[in-house]
Amino acid sequence: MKPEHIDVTAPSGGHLPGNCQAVSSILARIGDKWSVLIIMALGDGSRRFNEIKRMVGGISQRMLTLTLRGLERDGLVTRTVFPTIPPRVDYELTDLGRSLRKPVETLGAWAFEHLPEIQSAREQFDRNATGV
Amino acid sequence: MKPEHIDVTAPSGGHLPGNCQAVSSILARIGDKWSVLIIMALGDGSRRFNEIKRMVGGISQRMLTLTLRGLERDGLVTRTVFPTIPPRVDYELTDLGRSLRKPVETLGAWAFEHLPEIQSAREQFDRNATGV
DNA sequence: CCGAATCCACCACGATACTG
DNA sequence: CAGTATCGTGGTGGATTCGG
Repeated sequence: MKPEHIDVTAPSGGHLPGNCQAVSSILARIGDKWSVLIIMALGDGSRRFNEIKRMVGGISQRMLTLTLRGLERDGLVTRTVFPTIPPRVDYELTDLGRSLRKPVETLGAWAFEHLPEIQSAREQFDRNATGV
Repeated sequence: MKPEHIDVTAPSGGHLPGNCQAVSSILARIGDKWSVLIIMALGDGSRRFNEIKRMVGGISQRMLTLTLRGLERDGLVTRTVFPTIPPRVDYELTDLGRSLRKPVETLGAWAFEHLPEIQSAREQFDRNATGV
């Protein structure tokens, strides 16, 4: 590793070798297909499984289960089972999960703000490409 | 509370149906394996192809090419070819690309800050899982 | 109602070899 | 040096079925 590694954290901060990788693994969770949607769906309180499913829309049962498991594993949501019949399971953001909402919203706001620029950039790029 | 669609943008903003999807497509780019690393590598000025390759480290030639293409398509980086021999290609962040650095760093800082919490949460979760 | 399990299609990605 | 082309593979995610 001769060239300096890259620091995803603030420019002023120091850098340790393993961090980049670890931070990447977290960014991978943020960037995956459903995590952010689910986190936003849980924004204002606890929700039941199928409730989340309806809110997110288009997610399969399997992926909802898997993604929720992942979020639970990372300590971002809690899973509460009510042993009733029919069963009922509530999901809720932890403090850690709630603390993630702000940076995610920041990024979401950026995406939303620059949506037109990006879309027109894509169109223009694709126009040039189709000409080939 | 009747679940509707989810708004990834700031809570105050209005919501249009297609935006969630469009914003997701942008988040997908942010969250993919290499984009963020490359953006940070281009942080302070223009870089050549192999220069980026060395900085990122572990990326294949193929993925670097593809990711750079994607970033270029989205209007985040510019690609400048010098028709010399041997050829030389410089990549540089656009204004749009540079404007993305701040929110990304915010998220990176969050990830870095909560790294220990998340890692210990993962360990604890995995301990319970292995015990089954 | 919640979720686990199975099957399967797709494509993301790496490795390698070749070109201008 | 900066790509492109091709192949192989593991993982991701949808559809479906079963179970408690």
